Amino acid sequence: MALQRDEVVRTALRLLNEEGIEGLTTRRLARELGVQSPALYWHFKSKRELLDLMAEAMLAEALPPDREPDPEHWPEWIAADARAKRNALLAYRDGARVHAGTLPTEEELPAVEAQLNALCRAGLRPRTALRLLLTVDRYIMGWVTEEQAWRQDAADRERPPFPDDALRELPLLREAVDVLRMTDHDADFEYGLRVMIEGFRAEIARESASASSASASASASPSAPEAPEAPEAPEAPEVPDSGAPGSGLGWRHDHP
Amino acid sequence: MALQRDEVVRTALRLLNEEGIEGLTTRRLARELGVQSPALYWHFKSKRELLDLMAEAMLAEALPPDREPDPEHWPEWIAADARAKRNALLAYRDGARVHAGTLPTEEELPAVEAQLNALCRAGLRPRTALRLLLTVDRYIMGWVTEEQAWRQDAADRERPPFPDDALRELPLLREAVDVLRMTDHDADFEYGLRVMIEGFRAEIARESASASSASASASASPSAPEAPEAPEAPEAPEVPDSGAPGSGLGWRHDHP
DNA sequence: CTCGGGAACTTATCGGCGATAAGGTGGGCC
DNA sequence: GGCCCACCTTATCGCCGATAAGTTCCCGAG
Repeated sequence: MALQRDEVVRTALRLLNEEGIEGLTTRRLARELGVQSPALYWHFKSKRELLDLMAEAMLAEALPPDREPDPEHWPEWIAADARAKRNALLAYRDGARVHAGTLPTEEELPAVEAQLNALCRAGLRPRTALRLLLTVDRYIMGWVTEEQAWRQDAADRERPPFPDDALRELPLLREAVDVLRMTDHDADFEYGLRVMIEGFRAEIARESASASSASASASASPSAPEAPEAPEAPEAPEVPDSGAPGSGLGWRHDHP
Repeated sequence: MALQRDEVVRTALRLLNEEGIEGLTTRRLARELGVQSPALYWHFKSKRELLDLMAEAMLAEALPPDREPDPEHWPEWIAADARAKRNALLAYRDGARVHAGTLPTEEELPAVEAQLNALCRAGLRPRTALRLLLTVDRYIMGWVTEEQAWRQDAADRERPPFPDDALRELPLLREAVDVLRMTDHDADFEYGLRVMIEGFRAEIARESASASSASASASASPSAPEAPEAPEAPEAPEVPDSGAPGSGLGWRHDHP
């Protein structure tokens, strides 16, 4: 029996865990499969394609596609999905870096649609709902990326970072030293997640309120765009920039 | 005059913008400096050290160290700092990837202490305050990482992702298509930031309330740990896991 | 039963990478 | 005048992702 794409991906994931992303080379992977390295290019057009499939497989293990989010309990499933995704990324060394920059596949889109549906029933517009999902997703990615980098060089770090005498003049940091040194990733992640969901709650309250006041025109049926061209809604108060701090550097992006 | 570390870093940052992180090699950088590549190893012990200094320089440009956050207007400076950091990362191609996994230097710690101080005056405990700062930081990192990856392969992408016919059966996603396709990074980032700060507001309200009710014992002086061994405070309600969705996969982390 | 074709792999090789070793060179200071 | 050392060069190592071209072997059409 010849090699199967699937077997290659599974072996690659195992190798990722044993060697880290630096040690995951085509030669090493080929050796693991009892094969010469160019053989891999029969199955994948590039290493990038292999990494994409690895990322997909990582998440598929953790997020079964057949769940139906309940509009009544959106904080629960948002939190549960967030934890599941974090765990999926944590389950493999450098998992976040492998997943970073990956696009959702078309098979994952229906699950997103279902989540949007639940959030819209909870009172949000689709745009807003998707933005919230993106927000928590970015938080997870940023979190786990840093967490894994930390764990990684915590392994080969002789002295702990932020030694006590560096904090001598910094009493508040000293008091929060276990957060600074990240001694409990789980709890710290959970805290940010909870606060975030708290913000979602306020947002849903605001938006469903303004929606119900505006919905004198038409009832329900949130999936059908009713006035697609209208300047849709109250975009809510922005947090103003405190003109203060030092550089007033503006909105410029130096590269396109 | 011989080469200066500082000149190398500046040249490396320019080269980063022109070629991207893949094109930032020691040989290419050396050529740019009119020098042979091993010469760089006189100034830096490894490429990693150079990247660390680049990350530090990137942020130093954007966040002047001498700002004094105002406890009364914490949402403003949190938002302003978040925007400034995002802009700093966006100002260089792959800026987020260069910065990822970097530790704060000791020179940056006093600025964090000042922020903690302001947040504590606003009613938070140091641990909580630092956790909030970490939360928004992780959001920024995750956001800009994805944003730059997106911009990057948007450049060499022939067909746009998520073509219309992939969304035919997904009306809510179709309605939110410009968020899905990330046509306005600024606005979408700003939205998540605002919602996050909304959550911070709720958290501060809760914690300062419970603190004032508990402060019958001792007054003010929040920087002095008063009962450092006591089970410090009401950790606030967790968002429970909706036992529902598919896999009950727990807390395991497969790698140490 | 043969034989053509293609899937699946090998061998050989390319250009480039980060890094190290060892040797040169020139300017400042005793 | 001579030495030292900051700073750079040349040579080389072992590895990387990727491509080109050739080999093997099975399977189905005739």
